[in-house]
Amino acid sequence: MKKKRFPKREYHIPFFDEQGFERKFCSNCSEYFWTLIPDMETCGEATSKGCTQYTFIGNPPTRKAYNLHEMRETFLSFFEKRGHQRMKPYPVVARWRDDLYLTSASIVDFQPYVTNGIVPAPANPLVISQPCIRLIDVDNTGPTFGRHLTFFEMGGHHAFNYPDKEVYWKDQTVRYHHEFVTKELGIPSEEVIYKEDVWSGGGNAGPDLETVVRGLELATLVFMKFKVVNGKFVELPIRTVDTGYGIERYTWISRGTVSGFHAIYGTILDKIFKMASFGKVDNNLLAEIAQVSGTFEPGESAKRETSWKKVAKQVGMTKSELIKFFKPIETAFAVADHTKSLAFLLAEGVVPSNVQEGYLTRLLIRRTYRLLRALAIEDRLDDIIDLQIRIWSKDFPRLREMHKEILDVLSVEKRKFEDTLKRGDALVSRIAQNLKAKGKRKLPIKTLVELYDSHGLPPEAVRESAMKKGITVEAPDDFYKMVAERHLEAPPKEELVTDERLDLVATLPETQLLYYTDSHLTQFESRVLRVLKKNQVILEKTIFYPEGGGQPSDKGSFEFNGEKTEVVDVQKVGRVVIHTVKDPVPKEGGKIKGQIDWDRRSALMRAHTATHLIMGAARRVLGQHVWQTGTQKNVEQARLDISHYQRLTPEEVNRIEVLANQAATSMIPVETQWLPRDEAEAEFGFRLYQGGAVPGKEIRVVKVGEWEVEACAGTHVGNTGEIGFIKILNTERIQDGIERIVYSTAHHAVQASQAKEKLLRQVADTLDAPIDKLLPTTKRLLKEWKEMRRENKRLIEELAVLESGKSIEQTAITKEIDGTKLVIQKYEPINVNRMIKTASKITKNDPTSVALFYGADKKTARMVILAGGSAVAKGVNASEIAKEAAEILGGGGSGRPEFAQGGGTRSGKIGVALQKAEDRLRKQLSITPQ
RNA sequence: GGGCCGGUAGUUCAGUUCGGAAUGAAUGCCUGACUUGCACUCAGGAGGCCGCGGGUUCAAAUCCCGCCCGGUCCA
Repeated sequence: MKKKRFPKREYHIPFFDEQGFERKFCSNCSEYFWTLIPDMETCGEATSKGCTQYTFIGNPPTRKAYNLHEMRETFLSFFEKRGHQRMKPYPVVARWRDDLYLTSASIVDFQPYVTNGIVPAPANPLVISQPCIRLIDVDNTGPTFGRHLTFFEMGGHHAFNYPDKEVYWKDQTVRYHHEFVTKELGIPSEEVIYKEDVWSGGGNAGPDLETVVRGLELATLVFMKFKVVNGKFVELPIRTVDTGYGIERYTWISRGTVSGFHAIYGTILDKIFKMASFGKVDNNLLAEIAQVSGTFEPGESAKRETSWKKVAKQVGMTKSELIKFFKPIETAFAVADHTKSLAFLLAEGVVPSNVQEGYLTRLLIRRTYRLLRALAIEDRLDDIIDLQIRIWSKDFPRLREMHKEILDVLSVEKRKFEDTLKRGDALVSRIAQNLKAKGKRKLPIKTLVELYDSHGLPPEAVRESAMKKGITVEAPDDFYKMVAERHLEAPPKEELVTDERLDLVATLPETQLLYYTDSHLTQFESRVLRVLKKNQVILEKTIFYPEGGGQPSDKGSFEFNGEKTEVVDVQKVGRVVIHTVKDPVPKEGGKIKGQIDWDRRSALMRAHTATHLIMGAARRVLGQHVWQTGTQKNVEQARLDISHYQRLTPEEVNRIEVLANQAATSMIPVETQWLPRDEAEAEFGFRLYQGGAVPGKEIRVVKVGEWEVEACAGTHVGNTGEIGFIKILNTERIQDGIERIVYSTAHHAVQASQAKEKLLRQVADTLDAPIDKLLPTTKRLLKEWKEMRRENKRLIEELAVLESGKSIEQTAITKEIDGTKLVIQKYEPINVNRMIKTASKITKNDPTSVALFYGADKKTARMVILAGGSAVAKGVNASEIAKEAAEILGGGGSGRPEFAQGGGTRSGKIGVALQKAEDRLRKQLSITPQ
C-alpha cells in the first residue's frame, strides 16, 4: 500500500527558508524531513526502521532539567505570553461526546462543536495541557521506555481560523514551536528536525510536522484543513491548528534519564522498585538498552520477538539475558503508568463494568493486577494508587476529593477479579484432572479459548493452574484472533437510518416550542404549515412535546372546522415538530385548536422531575461516581439506570427514596434556562451531561435548586411539590456496574403501593393468617411441609420394609418360573416411589426374585420392574420387559437389567401388558442355557 | 447492545451429552469410639422446592419456552 502524501508546498513555509532549513529524503525510512544540517542522510528519529538512536540519554540538550509540573507550566506560560488564553484541562472521560469514551488528545475538548463552527471557540488562540488516556498504547507502555504511555499530558496551542477571521496558520505555528524549544528550553536550532507526515483521525485530516530532537519525537503540529468524505479530502471552512506537545517527552529529554518513567515518576518508580525488591539496577546497562529502544516495534507479539532480538544484539546480550534483566523493569514501568491512568479514571467516577469506559477501566485494572502479580506485589496496588493520588493531586485536586471513592471502587473490583481467578483455578484444576484421567497431557486449544471467553481466564492464568496438575498449556500466536472468531457468528448489525423527512422539512421554519415557554399550557392555536404523507402534520407552533430524552411524546387532539382528530405520536425531525394524527386530517394553511392529554403530560412531567430528584439522591447516598446511564419515563412508572460498583442494598434504596421525597416535599422551584454551552459547562461542570452528549450551541439547563442540575430537553413541573410522592418499586442489575431504579409518582405511586398491599392481602387470605403474622406463619408452614416430606419419605421406607417381608405374600401374586420367583403386585393409587422402594427391598432379600409392580388409574398406567442379582445372572433383563410391556400401554419404558420402569396412557390394557411382561420374562429365562 | 458459561446438601462441585432410584462426592456440621483435653483416625447421623414459572412426556435436575440471579468476552 502506497502511503498517502501531501506535496512539498503543504510544508514549505517561509520560516524554513529564512532559517536555512532544507528538505531531505530519509534513505532509511523514506520520509521527507526539514533540517539545518546539510549532510544529514537519515531523518533523525529513532524508529523501528533504525534511522538513528536516542542520543539524549545521560546527555540532555536543554538548558536545565524540568519536572513534569515545571515543564507544563513553562509550556503554558510561554504561549500565554504570546497571546494565548490558558484553559483549564477537561476531564479524562469525554462525557460531552458520544463518539469517544476517553479524552485522547487536547483537540478532543473542542470537537465537534468548535471545530465545525457551531460553537465559537472559548478563546482563540488558546493553550491547554490536557491529561489524556490512550489505552491503545497499553501494550507498548513499558518496552519503549516511556515513548508510549497510557496516561500523558498533551500540551496544545490551538488556533481556529474562520473564513472571516485568520488567527495563525502553519508558519507561525512552527515559529512558536521553534522558539519554544530553542529559546525557552535552550535546545540548539540545528538539533531540531521537522518531519513531514499526514495526519488523519475522527473524520478530519491534514498535513502535519513531527518535531524530532536527538531521536525522540516531541510534538506533532497538525494543520487540520480537510474533512474525509468517502475516502476523499474535502476542504473545511474552519482550519484548525492542532498541536500536541508531549509534556512527558519534553520532561524526559530535559532530564536525559534512562527512561521516561524515571523522569516522570521518580519517587513512585523508586518505591515500586523497592516494593518488588529489585535491589540495585544496573543503570549503565539500562541506559544502553534505552538508547536503542527506538528499535522496539510497537504492535503484536510476532514483531515484538524480533524487536527483542534486535535490541539484544545491539547491546551484546542474548535475547533471554535481555528479557531476564529487562522484563521486571518494563513491568514496573507499566505499573507506574497504568496506576496513574486508573487514579484519574476513577476520580472521574468511572465504575468498572462490562460496558463502555467502565469495561476499558476494568481491563486496565485487571492488567495492572497481573503486572503486579508478576512482580509478586499484587497486595500493594492500594499503596501505589495512594502515592499517585498524593503526588498528582497538587495539580489535580479532584484526585484528593475522590480519594476514598477511588480506593473503595478499586477494592471491590480487585476482590471481584480475585474471585474470578480463584473460581478459574478450581475450574482449570478439575478440567486438568479429567484430562489426566483420560491420559491426555495437553489442554485443547478450544478449551483454552472457552476459558478466556466465558470465564475471563487469560492463557497465563490457565497455564499456572494446569501446570500444578501436570497438564501443559500452549497458547497459539493467534489466540486472541480465535477468541474474536467466536464472536463472528453474530456480527453487530449496523443500521444507518437516515430520516428522509429531514429533506422534506429542511425548508420549513423552526417550530415554535411552546412547551418550553410554558410547560403548563394545555391548549393552543396554530396555523397548519404542511401536511406530509401518513397524516403527518407540521404546525407553526406547538405545545406537544416530541419523544426525546427518555420522555415519550404527548398525546391529545386537534379541532378544526368543527371536526376533531386524535394526535397519536409526536416526533422532532431537525428543527421541526411532526404530529401524527388519525383521520380526519387538517388542511394546509388552515387553523387548528390543539389540546394535550394533560393527565398524561403531567404524569410525565412529574416522572421526569422525579428522575432528577432520584439522581441527586443517589449521588448523595452512593457517591460522586454515580452517573445516569439511561432513563425512560412512562405514565405509570419510570426508570433510571445509574452507575454503581455494587448491588444496591435495600437500606440504600430506602435512603434514596427518603431523600428524593424530602426534596419533593421541600417545594423546590424547578428553573430551566438556555445557556451557551461553554458558559453552562463553566458554571455547572460536566456533571450536566447526565443524559449523554447534548448537541448544539446552547443547551437547556434544568436546575432543581441546589439538589440537581442537568442538561435536559424534557418538560418539568414548576415546583418539586407537584410531584407529591415518589415510590421506588424495584431495583435490578442491568449490567455489572449499572443499577436500574424503577419508581412511580403521585397517585401512580399510591396505586403501585396498593397493588403490593393487595398481593400481600391475597397471600394472607390464602394462608388464612393476618398480615402481621404472615412471616411466622409462612416460616412455620414451610418448616412443617419439610417435616411432612421427610416423614413421607421415612414412611415409604418403613412400609417397604414391612411389605417386602411376609405381608406381600398375602396380597401379591407369586409365580415360580424355573427357579425364579415372580412377584406381581398392584399399587393403587399409583405411588412409583413406594413401588420402587418395596421392590428394591424384595429383590435384595431374595436375589432370585423379580418384582413386577404396577398401578393404573383412568389416565395412566405405570410399571416398575426390578430383578434380583441371581435372576439377572440367569438372563432376566428388566429393561427389555419394561420396554415391551409399556408399548402395549401406548407409552415407553427403559432402565437397566436390574431396574426399569415404564408406562403409558392406555391404562385399560394393563392386563395385557402384564401378560406380555410375564411372557417376556419366561422367554428370557428359557433361552438362557442353564 | 450482542455472544458464551453457570445456578443441585451450609460450602465447593459430580450427575444434564442419550429423560427412567438424588444408595450423589468432598468438605463443614451433629453423635459415638479412641484421648487427661485437643487434633488426628474410625463408625454412625442429620442436611436437597435440583434458581423460579410454564410446556412436552407414562416419566423431567436432564428436553423446549419465558423469567430471575451470578460470572465472562466483545463492540
